[in-house]
Amino acid sequence: MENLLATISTALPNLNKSEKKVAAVILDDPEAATQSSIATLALKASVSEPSVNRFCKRFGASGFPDFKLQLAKALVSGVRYVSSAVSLDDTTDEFTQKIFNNSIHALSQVRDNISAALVTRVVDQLVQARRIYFFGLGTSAAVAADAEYKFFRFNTPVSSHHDPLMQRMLASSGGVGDLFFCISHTGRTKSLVETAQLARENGATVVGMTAPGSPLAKACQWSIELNVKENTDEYLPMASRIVHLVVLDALATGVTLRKGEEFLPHLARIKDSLKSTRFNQE
Amino acid sequence: MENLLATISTALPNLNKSEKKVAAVILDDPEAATQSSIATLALKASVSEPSVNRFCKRFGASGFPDFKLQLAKALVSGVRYVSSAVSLDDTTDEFTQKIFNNSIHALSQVRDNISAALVTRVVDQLVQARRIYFFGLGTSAAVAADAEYKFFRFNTPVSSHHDPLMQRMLASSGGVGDLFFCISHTGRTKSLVETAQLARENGATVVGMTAPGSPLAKACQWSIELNVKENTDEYLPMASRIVHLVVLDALATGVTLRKGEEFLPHLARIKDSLKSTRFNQE
DNA sequence: CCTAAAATGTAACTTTGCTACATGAATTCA
DNA sequence: TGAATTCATGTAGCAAAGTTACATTTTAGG
Repeated sequence: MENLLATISTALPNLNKSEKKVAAVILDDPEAATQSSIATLALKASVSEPSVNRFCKRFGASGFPDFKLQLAKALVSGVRYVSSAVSLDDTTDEFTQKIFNNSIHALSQVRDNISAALVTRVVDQLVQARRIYFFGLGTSAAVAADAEYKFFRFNTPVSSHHDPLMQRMLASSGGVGDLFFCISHTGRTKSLVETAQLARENGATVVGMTAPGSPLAKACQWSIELNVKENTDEYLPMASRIVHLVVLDALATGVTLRKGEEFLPHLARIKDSLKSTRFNQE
Repeated sequence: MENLLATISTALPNLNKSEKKVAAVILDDPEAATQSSIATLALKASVSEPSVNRFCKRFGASGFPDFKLQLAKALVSGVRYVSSAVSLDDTTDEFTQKIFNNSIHALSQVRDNISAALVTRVVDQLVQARRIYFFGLGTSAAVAADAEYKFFRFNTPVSSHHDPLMQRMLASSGGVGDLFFCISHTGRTKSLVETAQLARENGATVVGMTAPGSPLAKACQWSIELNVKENTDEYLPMASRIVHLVVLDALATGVTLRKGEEFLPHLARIKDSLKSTRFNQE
């Protein structure tokens, strides 16, 4: 279910004359619309009340009050995401808000679409693996490094690599029981795709986190396919990296929970080991 | 303005008998409440309609419909964040949602509280710097590495370091024109605090991204102080790392915008340079 | 136990939104 | 081109929802 305001904007050209008027008034000031009565809104749009009512029903509401409710919801989750592309004449506050909104929006999208069943299955693989390798290049190298950091706390040997040659060597020497976790936003990085294929030919488990339908996704046994829209061409892929990190958080959490309660003291011990490196809390 | 549901929960003990009944019904199923009429709700709570009305006004609404509107909004932004701590008996779907919500929530908090003025000032420093170092340890090392990746695209020399000795050496050899960007969630890592002090004594610019009022924050000239609540003791600091990354995104964007339009082709060129490493888009 | 204030309910009234129907515009086909 | 049909829009009345003023009940203090 997309954002109501966006839906209205999209449908705008296909609307009747009076419906267009209503849409215009609502899009102009949605906040005000949520607080108007149907009579007020009809007056503002110079249409009759039933026209407004019909408009509401057209967009899936049961009536005007229900429509206002949906609109209010859309305003909270949605209005901030409108026109999120950073432009050169943005003020600091504007672009900062946009950057945050992009990430928040991307996370919401993935949260609402990620398959729990797939997460469970990948967690299964991670738990069963004898050894885990995280592979990524470019920005995804940092994600892979982060994953290593997260997973080393379990007893399974884990490492991350961002050197294509190293990746290839490891993939060719791997086999059953090894898990190769390949991270790529585009899923089109040649060397990584080839590495994934290589690992799979050797009988290793290959998991990908990448774009839907991409060559990398096809090369993997399990692939977490994320459709993150980057609305910035000039700058770096930012949203996808954040999403990757959070998905890995979810996977690490899944593994932790699978290991069960008796594993928690182990984690606490690791945490305690850092104490002496810190200033005390006052 | 806090979340309406939280406000009601908090006020619960101070309410009248009938108001308590109303509150109970609403808290029990807020979603249903947004769709009920005042009569239905009054019936469910076994109170009279005006009691419900009074309840609404008590919580700042102009009347029942307005209250429903606010409730609907609160549901979007709020209800998902309730009880976000992962527990051992969570299903995959539950903990996945929670993990995402934690990050989303943390980002929203920071988005609403970050000072644009401070961002501007830090961007100023980054633009002016002759050389930039990103320092982090542990999880923050990955953040620092990511920052290096983002900032190397500008013409300023930049590097990231996660070795405390290396950090110390660089800090002691740095001076005016060098910018040391220190990242630490807790702000209590001894070696990093000392490194920051050292760099500052030598006349370098020292920027921190850390917890408010922490030793590191005090040691830095400029500090981006982020109060991210980690609601997980056993697992890793996740939310803060995500927030750090997004703040760095914002800073990098700020630098890009400051460099202005003539800088965009440069970024495009970097992007193009990756083309040959990829499979073509079909 | 009585009084005053607070809390709650009752009933009348106002506003709101909806439905059925009528009118007007537009489109199609002879 | 003009009649017929369909679609779009408005009018009016009605039903429901919400609000206000007031009455009754409950509670607390003396």
